[in-house]
Amino acid sequence: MEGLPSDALVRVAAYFQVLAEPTRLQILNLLRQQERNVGELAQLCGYSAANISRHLSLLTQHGFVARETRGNSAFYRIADPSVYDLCDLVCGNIARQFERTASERAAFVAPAAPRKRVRGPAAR
Amino acid sequence: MEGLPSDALVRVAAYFQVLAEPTRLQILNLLRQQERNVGELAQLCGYSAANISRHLSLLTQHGFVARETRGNSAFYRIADPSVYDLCDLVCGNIARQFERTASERAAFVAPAAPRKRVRGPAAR
DNA sequence: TGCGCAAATAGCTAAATAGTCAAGTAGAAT
DNA sequence: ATTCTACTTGACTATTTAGCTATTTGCGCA
Repeated sequence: MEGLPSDALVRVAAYFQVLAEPTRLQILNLLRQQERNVGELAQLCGYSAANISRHLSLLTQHGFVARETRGNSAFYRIADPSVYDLCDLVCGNIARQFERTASERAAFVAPAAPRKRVRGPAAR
Repeated sequence: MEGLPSDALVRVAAYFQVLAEPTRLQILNLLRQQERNVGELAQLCGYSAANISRHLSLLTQHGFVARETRGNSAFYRIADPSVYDLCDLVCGNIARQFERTASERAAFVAPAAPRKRVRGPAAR
């Protein structure tokens, strides 16, 4: 993505935006195991069906999930499993951030010689 | 990320949120080549320094970039290059979406027998 | 000590959006 | 045909946030 034109950046940003919402991530997580209809997802997420339906609409528009009506329900399933690779990558990055933060904190709370504090907990 | 607790989802969503903005993506793109100070980035992006400074603050908080003051300028550089892997993955997914859309479109505009249109361009 | 520049912050506005409830729509079943 | 059920969509509210200008902060330098 070296020299992308600016509307490509807009598109990439929009892609990330879809994933930037806990409820939608939860939906994707639930669909990892099996397809589900709207009512099930709503109950599992703890939100109204209307709300979940909107989220599913967005996820469908962007090609993350696929819709199939059966009986008088609408079932949704994952359309592009590579989204999980993406999430795993992000989880790895976040975990590394935690490690970094932890070691920085450690440098303050136990700097080789305990006793005698330097200034207080990092201010800021 | 199978059975994440809900606050982990919130954290992942926040991570994606940082990337869900064209200006921030542009900044990351510019920093791919070399470190830059705020004024340079502002000029290259075409926004006020105040605006870019805010974006940089957010990127720093989330560990995407690192800040170093030199002279009386603040220079920023990439702190975690793995964000580019992420973007490349996303670009790949978007490209595949395009291909899919293109072939669907093709099924409408040239269905074996040219001549005679069916209805107009896919209606929507 | 004060001047001048770069960056960061405060305060504001406009736009986007996650959630709600209510109304609309479409298939299933009686 | 009517009714029931599930889903979708309209209309609204509250919250967030990207952008701006103006102000403040912090550093280098005379």
